[in-house]
Amino acid sequence: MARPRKFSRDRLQEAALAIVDEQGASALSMRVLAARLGAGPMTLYGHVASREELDVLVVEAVLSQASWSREPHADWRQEVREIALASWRAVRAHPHAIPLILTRRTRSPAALEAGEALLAALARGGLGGRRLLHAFRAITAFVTGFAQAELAGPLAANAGQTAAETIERVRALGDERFAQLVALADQAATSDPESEFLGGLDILIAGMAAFAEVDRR
Amino acid sequence: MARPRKFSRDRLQEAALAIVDEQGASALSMRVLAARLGAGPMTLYGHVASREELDVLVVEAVLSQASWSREPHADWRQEVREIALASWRAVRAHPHAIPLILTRRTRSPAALEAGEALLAALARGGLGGRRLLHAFRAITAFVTGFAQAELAGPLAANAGQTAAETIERVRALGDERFAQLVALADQAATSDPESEFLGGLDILIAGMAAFAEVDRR
DNA sequence: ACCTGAACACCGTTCAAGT
DNA sequence: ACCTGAACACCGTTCAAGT
Repeated sequence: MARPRKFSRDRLQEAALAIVDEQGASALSMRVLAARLGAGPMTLYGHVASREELDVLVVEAVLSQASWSREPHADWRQEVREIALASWRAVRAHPHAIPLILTRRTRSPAALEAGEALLAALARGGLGGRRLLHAFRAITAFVTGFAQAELAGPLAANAGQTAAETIERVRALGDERFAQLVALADQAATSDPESEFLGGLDILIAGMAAFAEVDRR
Repeated sequence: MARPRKFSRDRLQEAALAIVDEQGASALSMRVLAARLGAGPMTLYGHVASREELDVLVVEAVLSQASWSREPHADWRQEVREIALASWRAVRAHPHAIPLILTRRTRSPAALEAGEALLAALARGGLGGRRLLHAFRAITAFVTGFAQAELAGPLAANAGQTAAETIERVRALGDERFAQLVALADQAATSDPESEFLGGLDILIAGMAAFAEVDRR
């Protein structure tokens, strides 16, 4: 880790994300990135301490792209929806980066800002103490878990297709044992990721609102 | 992929999981696994088509260890809790395998069984159609996302410690901007993962119960 | 039929040398 | 002070040969 010259750290970060977007997470290597920047492999160690840091930079780049209206909304529910949706959309915009995001704990400023805003909205909804902790953990887990479900294919524009395949696989295992899953696959065939995300989120919000009311008494 | 002899596929799967448990996910390689089985690296291709399949076997091994009481429970809420908790506990029992679990979509029999049981419980709770789809996706996302949060350290027996570190890091960024996060870290310092898991799950269940009632009318 | 060593094209990183 | 090629110890997999 010395002082750089040939290219900036930002340029390195940008190039790393570009490689992941274009060729997938496994295509990112010190040698490939260096070549893209027109440098020898060892030059990267002027900006970065190890290979691992490349992945961290990519994750930061993706999460920093989450954007939502910063001013407090009249309805705390709507604000929670907007913040969660903004994070999820940022992740979905870079499907090849999802494995990297999932395998790291992020403490980047962008992630902290989203957390702080989410907590503020929940607090205005009447949650506090243990309940606030549980609500916060539940929403962040939900967003992360939904991103994980995206792993199969990059952005299933053909949600019907994918669901159809799932139906087939499940049917092959015998209708009897997995009857519920087969029925669910039919339901999913006419659905789409974003409405499922919002539908699931509304279940969480309804639960939080119910507890907030109980706690208030 | 030919017909095996020297050792069974089960033995290979067992050894792969052992390496991951003992030395971490990145220690698993064709060469290391083969050595552990007392064979040349190429011998593994008799049981497995590629390196990737090793990871799949490890994930299957972990998820197949989820166990819950199979007979339908009187209270559907309690049944949902038991199934979700069983999956989460199986994952937590193998912290080094978590990155592998997160970066793959699993369709192993064990995972399908858990899904089917979960759906059956939710259906008995009065959920159907779109609402059932959203509830199912929400719970599975929640469980996955909670497993992701475990990535930091293997099973934080020292939950207080970890939380204290987080407080420090957040404080270093300035109390003003991240006041809510600092307060949350204090709250988390006296909490533990399992009660947070159950607390978050209860928010989801409360939301589902509320919607089930609305839908019934 | 089953197993495997040598070889190939990669990888991250150390080290010593170039400017 | 900054950059980098050669070298080392790895990796997954092809291929041809061993029994």
